[in-house]
Amino acid sequence: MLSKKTKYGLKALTYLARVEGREPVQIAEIAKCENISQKFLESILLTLRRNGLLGSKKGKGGGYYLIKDPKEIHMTTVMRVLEGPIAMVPCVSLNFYEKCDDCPDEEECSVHKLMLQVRDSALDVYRNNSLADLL
Amino acid sequence: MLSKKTKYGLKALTYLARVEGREPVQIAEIAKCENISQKFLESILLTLRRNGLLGSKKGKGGGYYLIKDPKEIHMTTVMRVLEGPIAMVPCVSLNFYEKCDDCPDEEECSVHKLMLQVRDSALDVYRNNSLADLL
DNA sequence: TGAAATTCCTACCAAATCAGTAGGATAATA
DNA sequence: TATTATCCTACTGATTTGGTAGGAATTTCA
Repeated sequence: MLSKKTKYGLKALTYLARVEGREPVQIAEIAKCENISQKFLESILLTLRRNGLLGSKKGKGGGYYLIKDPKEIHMTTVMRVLEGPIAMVPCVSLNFYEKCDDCPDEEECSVHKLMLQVRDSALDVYRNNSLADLL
Repeated sequence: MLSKKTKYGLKALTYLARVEGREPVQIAEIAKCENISQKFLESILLTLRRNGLLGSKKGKGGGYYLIKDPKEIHMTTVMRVLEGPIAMVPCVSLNFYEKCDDCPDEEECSVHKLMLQVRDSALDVYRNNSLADLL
């Protein structure tokens, strides 16, 4: 299952991408328009900013805004930041590889074989979609 | 993340597929060879049997066995039985569809758009892999 | 300068899910 | 009838999820 965090994060990014110019948009506005708990969204936007996907401005007229062109924001990045590893098992993860401690031989493992294909097909999708493609 | 349940279930199925003939294999043997907690595996094999993927025999010389040719056991089925829906959000699920209550228009939703592609690519992999393909 | 508006940050919390365990009932075999 | 195996229900501790609470820090504007 996709976490609410990722779902809401994606919706917020999309919302910001649709905004004219790069005017900061307040959390409250996004939360209201997308039916998201404001406090929860607050923490999500914070992690998006910390990971270089958003900029922010405090005080009156402040809010969050995209700091890159939507074409340059790839779903591989967004998914990794919000949802974590793309692979379903650590032993097929590119960025978070870890050996299974119960598995003597990766090459022989049926789970490994299957999940490698699943990872590749998911990566394919994420690599071929930028934020701009989802508008 | 793939659950341990699915991981162990897949390993057990693979183990049974490698066995000569269709002799019943005891839980204890599979658990030992695949480094799985026996009691946990017990419950997994039970659900595989209840869902028509395995047969069982009680008493001495009993155990679990495949009731179909590994070529006829598709990963779509196995994944749905063990892991649940293949889609990451209910609004793109074929077998467990549910509308998002926060989302006014599915066609406009970026999450929907992306997850539809992810589902299709995953389905593609699962449809193209039978148990036989993982040996 | 000070009030208002906004993000920033830490800590906490209830509910659900995960990964098992415990313990016995049931059935088949010898 | 003893043994061997699956069957079944219920429980449990740890982790994750989806938030909430409350205030600190910063910016703007009158």
